[in-house]
Amino acid sequence: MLDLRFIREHPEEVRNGIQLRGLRVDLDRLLDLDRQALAARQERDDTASEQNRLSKSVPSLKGEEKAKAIERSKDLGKRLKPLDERIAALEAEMRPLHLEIPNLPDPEVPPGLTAAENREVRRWGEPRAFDFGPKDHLALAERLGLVDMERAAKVAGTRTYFLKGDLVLLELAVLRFSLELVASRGYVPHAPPLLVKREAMEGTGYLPLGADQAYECTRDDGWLIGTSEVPVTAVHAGEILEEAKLPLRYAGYSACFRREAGTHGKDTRGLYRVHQFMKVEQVVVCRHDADESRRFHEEILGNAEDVLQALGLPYRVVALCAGDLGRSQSFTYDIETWMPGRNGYGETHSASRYYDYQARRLNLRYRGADGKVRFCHTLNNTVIASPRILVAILENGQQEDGSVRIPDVLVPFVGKDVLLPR
RNA sequence: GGAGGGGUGCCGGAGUGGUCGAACGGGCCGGUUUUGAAAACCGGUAGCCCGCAAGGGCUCGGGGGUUCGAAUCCCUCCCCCUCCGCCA
Repeated sequence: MLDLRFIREHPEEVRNGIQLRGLRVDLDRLLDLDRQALAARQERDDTASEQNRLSKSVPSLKGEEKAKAIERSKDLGKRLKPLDERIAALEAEMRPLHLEIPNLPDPEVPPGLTAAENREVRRWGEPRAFDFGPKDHLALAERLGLVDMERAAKVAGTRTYFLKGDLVLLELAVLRFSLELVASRGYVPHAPPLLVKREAMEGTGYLPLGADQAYECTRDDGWLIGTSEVPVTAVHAGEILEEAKLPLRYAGYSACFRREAGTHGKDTRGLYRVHQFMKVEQVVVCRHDADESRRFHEEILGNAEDVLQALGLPYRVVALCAGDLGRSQSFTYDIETWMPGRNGYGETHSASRYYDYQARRLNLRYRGADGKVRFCHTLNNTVIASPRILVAILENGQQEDGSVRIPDVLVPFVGKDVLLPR
């Protein structure tokens, strides 16, 4: 979230950010409530101050004077209660509004409201020219006996899948390869809890807005994570870290769950858009320094690009325009990987910087060398997400006979270099 | 799931109704001393909110209550530890 004080003092800047994103948020209501809360708190503090002063004098007083002081203090105490209630009510009304205020888009964010206005930053690799009619990943995988979609639907409903046989090994391989790559660069692997508390979801910005995209376990007050960014960024929530320990480079490895509400009829075929998937994620927690944030943003973007290059998959990097940006993010690069079955690029990675937006929600801070406590900056990016990456591997690696060549770097993990019909 | 014990500052650990935001020890920072270091000694060392400041308010796991006054009493929730049962 944004600093309430900042919102109070720079309302037009905040309003402008909301407008760039094409959002509607009741900023004025928040500002009005804030004014009321501020006044109420002032009155409360003054009253409490007076009461504290009296209470402290009680032990040193006697007889008549003592009785009077206690009387007067009692009166003040009675005035305190309604004030506290009023403040609590105001804060309760403010909280959701405050949490809904989106992050300020970074100045380098391209203007625009829809994905069509995202800016392509660069391309790597040449989409393969087929001298036969390429199949999509589902056709390939079914023919190779590597998936069972119908029975997954029977057992688990829509947007689910069974991976089978060598495809399971291939998934493990690509996850393992990716995790090792970032681990070798100092990202400490974390296998996190998948079911987390509301605070972790709220702290990373996936609640309250976004509740319809996450699976809630109401009986146990828990939420299934849609990304390990949630638990891994929240690891140090509420802590004051030592500056010398920063930056933290963490890698999350987990299953991820998404309801995909509102996407009916979109990407319904195959393994592209599913309710459950595996992901290796990179998370960086660094100092409160915009330049540092930008540097780490390039670093985590580069790590993902290195993974795709090692896999030999063509991709492009796009900078999301203001309207396509998530509410919590200040700047996001997506990486889209070439998928012959779509005859186009499909999103496989998303690298974002938040500045202190998440850190504020998580109360994630550090003590600087000067002794001052500041909010950290946070960033994250996909390293690899499966099965979506399998879509690209299968489709790009296919051969005319329906077999699939496995990227060289994965061969040691799979134990073979080509997936053949059984 | 049953029985018991416990959650205090960076750490250890006092504190069971009154000037306690918190003794004492350790750590850390600064200073004195020293050729330098160690030791010793002196001082400092939580966060949040309002305020230009002075200052005020809030916080001793979270929330609520009793009281003129709560770290201290009561209720409730959470977490940790030990033992028993069950299970991977």
